[in-house]
Amino acid sequence: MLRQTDSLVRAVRKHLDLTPEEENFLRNAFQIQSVPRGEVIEASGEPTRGLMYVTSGCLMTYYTDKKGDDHVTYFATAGWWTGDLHSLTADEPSIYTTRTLVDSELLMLTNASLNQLLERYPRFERYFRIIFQNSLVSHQHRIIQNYSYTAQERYESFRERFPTLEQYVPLKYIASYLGMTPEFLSKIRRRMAKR
Amino acid sequence: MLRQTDSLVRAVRKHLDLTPEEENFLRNAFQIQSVPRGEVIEASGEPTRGLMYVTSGCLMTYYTDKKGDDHVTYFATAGWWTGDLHSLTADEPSIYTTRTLVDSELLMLTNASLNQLLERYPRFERYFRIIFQNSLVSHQHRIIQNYSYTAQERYESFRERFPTLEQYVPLKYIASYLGMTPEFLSKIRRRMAKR
DNA sequence: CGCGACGTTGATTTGCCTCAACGATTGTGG
DNA sequence: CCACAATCGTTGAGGCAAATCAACGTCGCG
Repeated sequence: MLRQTDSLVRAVRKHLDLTPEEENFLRNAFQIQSVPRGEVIEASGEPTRGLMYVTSGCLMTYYTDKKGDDHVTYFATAGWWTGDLHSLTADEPSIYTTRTLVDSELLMLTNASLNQLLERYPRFERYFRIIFQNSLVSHQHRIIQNYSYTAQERYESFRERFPTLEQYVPLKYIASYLGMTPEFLSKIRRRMAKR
Repeated sequence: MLRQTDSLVRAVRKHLDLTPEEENFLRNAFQIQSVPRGEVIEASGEPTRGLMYVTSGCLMTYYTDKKGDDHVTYFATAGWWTGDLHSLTADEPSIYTTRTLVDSELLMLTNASLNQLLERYPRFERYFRIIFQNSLVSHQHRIIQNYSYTAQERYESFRERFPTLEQYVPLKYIASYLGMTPEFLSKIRRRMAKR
């Protein structure tokens, strides 16, 4: 029988051997959520519920600044984690909003469940250490890109890295993720199409 | 007797209780290095040796792009970790260079030692999980700042966050870290001094 | 002393933003 | 099933923040 948590268990197994007991506890630590397209999963201003593992669909999280402008910080497709680590760590209201871009399914790991999981089976520390380490690498990569790439180079790099995303993510969100206006992205696209 | 590794042990103890055996192993996992001002510790193009924990002084790591321009990505003062996680993880040559800004002392944890430490005492996974998690939060913070702040706001935020750094780090490196030219930072400073 | 690194200043340029208008597509209610 | 509104991508004109280029004063140091 196929279960929602299969994808997650496979992902964890890449870094960790699991005993049947550990696997079972892991599977039950999550709440399964089906969210239709366009819905808000977590709103800024409220405390985060926990970490989210996407099993299907696509999520987007964005930050709203003082002027009220939104800035997309992250897309999460199947197999990716997302969530507001700051809110989770500091126990403060979240500054991000997370929404679905298409119908999606995800596994919600609440803060309480996460702590319980780590306390009961400390071996999972290793899994999250690796996840965070990898995420850190890509965040560093993104920062140096923002410094040394032009807007066009950032767009080209995005297309290489996420070739499928452009098909169903509105361009204005991609522009926001890349730190430019939709208008300017449009002009880049025209320029690129002309050859 | 005071030892170089004391600062590190205290830092680890904030998140983890250590048995005498664990503490002893930890202390011996590092190589102690004293590096005079201006010296390169790790050069880009070479494989990373490992993670570095700064016990005194100040380190700077920067990335050299295709055009040959340097971009400072990180300053590390006493109590901070630094190193090229990408190179460490993927076992590829480093793309960063790390140098001392003043006479410094640091603890070098080679990749081999790190793996040995984690294998022998898996409880240290937790420590690095927390370190990486915190680092991830500040990287995310930095990315949204780059999106929504003007150059002046970034400089003001930098001064709040690292009030002491400006005293001994040349302004051109701070400008680079903030993603602007030294000339423009100079103009910002003049503007700010005029009130 | 003289050289090199650093911070500053001014003139000019430019990459990207802002604002406004306009088709094309999507979705929705009558 | 059509009319209409809303959303989205595009285009153009004009503007601004920050980069570029060049010159100059200052300081530490061999």
